[in-house]
Amino acid sequence: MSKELPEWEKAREEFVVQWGSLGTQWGIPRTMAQIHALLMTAPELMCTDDVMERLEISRGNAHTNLKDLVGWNLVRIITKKGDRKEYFEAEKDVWKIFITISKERKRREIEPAIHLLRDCAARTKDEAVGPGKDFHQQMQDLDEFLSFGVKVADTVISMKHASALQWAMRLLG
Amino acid sequence: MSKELPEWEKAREEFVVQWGSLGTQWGIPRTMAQIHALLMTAPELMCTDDVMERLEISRGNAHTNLKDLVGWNLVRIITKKGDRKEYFEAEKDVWKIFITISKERKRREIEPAIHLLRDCAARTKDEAVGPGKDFHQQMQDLDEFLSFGVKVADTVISMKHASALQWAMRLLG
DNA sequence: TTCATGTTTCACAAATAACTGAAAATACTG
DNA sequence: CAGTATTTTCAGTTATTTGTGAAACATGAA
Repeated sequence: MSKELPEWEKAREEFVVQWGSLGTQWGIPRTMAQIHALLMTAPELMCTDDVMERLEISRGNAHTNLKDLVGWNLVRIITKKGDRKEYFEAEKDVWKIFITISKERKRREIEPAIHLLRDCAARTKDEAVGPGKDFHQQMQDLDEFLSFGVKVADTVISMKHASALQWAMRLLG
Repeated sequence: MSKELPEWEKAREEFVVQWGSLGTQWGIPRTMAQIHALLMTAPELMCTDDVMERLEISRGNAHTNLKDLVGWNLVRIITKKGDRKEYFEAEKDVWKIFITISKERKRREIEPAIHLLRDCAARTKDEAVGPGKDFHQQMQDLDEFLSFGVKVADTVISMKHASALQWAMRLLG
């Protein structure tokens, strides 16, 4: 019953599976990473049923994770005229993927951390000596570091791939 | 029975708890992040029992996560002479923390990914046309991007904080 | 060697996260 | 409007991760 896959499709299969487990190490749900891998290597648009079939997962699961990927701006929805199904397409340009992920992680993970640090720093700003002061200083140091990182990231994010490359080469050279 | 904590300790409490939940979003176990937060803001060395008491966790849990943090090189074990207990101390210098985490993530997360990509690229290197070729190209693009990222990271990792800062300022300026 | 102190391990329990399947909601078509 | 295709939601299940507590193991002092 199972069709014989061409060689590259076998490699793709491997890629999808493994990318999925790598994803979990990163804190990304396995299925989400798998779908992303699948779409990044898709020669054509895929619909929910294609994804379900390919990964042997339920409709609910496929749906949720596809929409999450759309929420991350890593996947877009495409509609064909005269066809009311939704099709999905992943961004394939590596630089764009990188920019997108950076933006999202900044928003979801770094900014809340900065908030927390500022709050803790503010609450202890009057500590003049000893452990209280050290704590305040530590919060401020962490805040400054992350805030500076955000600035750097914003600069990189706004760059074209070529400029970023050139800039990085200068660092390496 | 519970002692009244000084103001800065309340802020610290908040920091520990919140850093813990931020951690989970990153794929870091809550307790590990909490212990790290606790040690980063510890005025003095702490032993396993201190951590257990402070976070109200079991000995096994405290032990495992402390040792994991040591494995990440974010925490070191200190022994006092004439005292056979182990004490723990976290690196507090933000730049050093950053370097350490970068190194570890590179080793644990990026390098395995590069391996996979190379493997998939190698398996499809003879694909001359169509989807097979595109797949091969995609694997190579991803590999090149990550490999380049590793090079940049290695350079930054080997820099002193001051030089890195100066370099980044040039970018921003 | 025995006792006291501290560390490590691990089977089991609890908590959390992810997935399923089917029903409900939505949107188009004739 | 009724009929059909598709998307969305969600209560319940399953899988995975994390945490517990107690026993086993180590170490050194008396």
